[in-house]
Amino acid sequence: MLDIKIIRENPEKVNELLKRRNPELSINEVLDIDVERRKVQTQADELRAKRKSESQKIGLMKKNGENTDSIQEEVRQLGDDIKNLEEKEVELNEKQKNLLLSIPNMPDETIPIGADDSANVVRKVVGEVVKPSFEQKAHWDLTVEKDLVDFERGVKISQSRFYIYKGKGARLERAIINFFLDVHTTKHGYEEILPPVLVNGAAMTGTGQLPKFKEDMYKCVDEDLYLIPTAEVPVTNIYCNEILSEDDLPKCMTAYTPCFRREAGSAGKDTRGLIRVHQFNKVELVKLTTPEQAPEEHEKLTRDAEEMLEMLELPYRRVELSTGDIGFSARKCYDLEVWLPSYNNYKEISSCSVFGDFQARRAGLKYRSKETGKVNYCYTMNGSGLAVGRTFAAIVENFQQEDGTILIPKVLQQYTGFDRI
RNA sequence: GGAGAAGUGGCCGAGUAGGCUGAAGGCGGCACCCUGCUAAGGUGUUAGGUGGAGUAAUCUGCCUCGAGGGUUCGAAUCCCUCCUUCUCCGCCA
Repeated sequence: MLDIKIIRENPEKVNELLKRRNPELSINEVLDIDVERRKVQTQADELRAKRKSESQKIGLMKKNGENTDSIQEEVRQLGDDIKNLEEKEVELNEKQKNLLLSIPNMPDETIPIGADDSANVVRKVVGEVVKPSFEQKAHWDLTVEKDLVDFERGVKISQSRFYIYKGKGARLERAIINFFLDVHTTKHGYEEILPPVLVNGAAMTGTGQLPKFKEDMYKCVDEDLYLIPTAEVPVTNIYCNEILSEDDLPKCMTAYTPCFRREAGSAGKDTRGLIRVHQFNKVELVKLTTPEQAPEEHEKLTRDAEEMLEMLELPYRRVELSTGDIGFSARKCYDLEVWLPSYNNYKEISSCSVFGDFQARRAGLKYRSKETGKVNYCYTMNGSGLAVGRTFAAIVENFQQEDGTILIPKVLQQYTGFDRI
C-alpha cells in the first residue's frame, strides 16, 4: 500500500512512476477522496470535542445538584450529527483504503522501463550451456521412464497439473529441500521457519495477494483460510502489527513449504511436466530490513539464491525485470532463470523482489529507530532459494547422460544416498 | 465440540454502584545529575493511529483499554456477537 501522504505531497511523481508500470494507472481518484475524507474528519473531530467537554460539564452539574435536562437534550442532538458524519467518515475511509490496496507499488526509478517482459534486461549469464552430442530428453519423459514421477496417477487422485513423486524421485526432491535449507541456515545465516500453509485473509492482504488476486488462490469453503501460494505470505507476516527493535534487523528467515496455485488463466501454458503445477515445493528466503539496509540485503539475498544454482552446477542467468513485468507489490525484481534443455531456453526458478515499505504498510511491520526513537515501517524482500520442483526438472534434464542415466550433482549425493539414477 | 475464567501501554499490573483515568504503581528503555573502581541513588521522560497550524523545532484536535456492534448526555467500566488464551470434559494424529 502506498503512503497517502506521499501521494498527497508528490502526486505528479507518483503518477509518473505508476504509469511506467501501466499507463492506465492513476492516483487522481484517491486524491479526491482524501480531500473529502479529511474535511469530514475535521468536522467530526470538532463535534466530538464539543460533546466531550459538554458531557463532562453535565457530570459536574449533576454533582452540584443542578438540572441538566436541557443541556442533555442538546448533546443528544449533537450525537445525532456526529453519527451522520461518522457514517460518512467510515465510508470514505473504507473507499480510500480499498483504492489504496488495489494500487500497485511504485517501481524503483532505476529499473528498466517497458510494457512487458521484452524490456527485461539480462544482467549476467553464469555457466556454459553445453549441447551434448545425443538428444536430451525432456524431464516429463525421462522422469516417467525412470519411474521418478507419476503424472497420470497424480491427475487421477487430484486434477490436472498434479503429480506424484516416487522412489528415488521422492528422495531427490527431499534431498534438494534439505540441501537448500542447510546452506541457507548455516552458510548464509538465515533462521529456519516452518510455518502454517493455511493462512487467513489478513495475512494474504498483508503481502498483497488480496484483494486483487483472489482467483489465483485456493480458499477454504467455510473459513477465512487460504492455501499459501508461497512461504512469503506466512513468513513475512510473522511480525505483523508489531514494533521490532532496530537491533532485530535485518531479520533473515528461510522456510520450506509446499505452495499452492490455481494457475487460473494459464491454460495451455507449460502443460507438460513439473514447470507449472498446482502444488510444488519451494524454499523461500525472506528478509525484514531497515530502508538503509535494503539495497545491500537484496543483492545478498539474490546472491544467496544464485549460489544454490552454482553449487548444483546448473547454468543460469540473472534478469532484471522491467516496470511492466514486475509483480504488483514489488519495487524491483531480479529473476533467476535456469537453463532447461526441453525449452531450449532459460526458465524462471527464482524471483527476488524488494517491496520497500509497501507490504510493511499493509501488514503493520514496524521497527523503532535507535537513533530517533521513532517508529518506521520495515522494508521487506524475498526470493525463492529455490523452487524445488523446477530445480528437480533442471537437474534431471541437464545431468542426463548418453547412456540414459541421470547423474546427481556432487553436493546432493550426501542427501540422496546415491550418485546416479 | 461442551462448561467455566480471562484479554489494559515494551513487559508486569491497578482500575466494577459508568463521568475530571489514555489510564495509578512497578519493571524495563532513554536523558540528565550525583557518586572515584563491576554497584547503587536522584530527577525527568517513555503507546500507536489519524487530522489541523507552522519552513521547522513544536503546538493542538480526534480515535484506540482483544475485535465489532449496542445502551447512555457520557463506557476500559453495562449489554450483545466474534476472536484468542487458560482450566475441566469430549474427540484425536
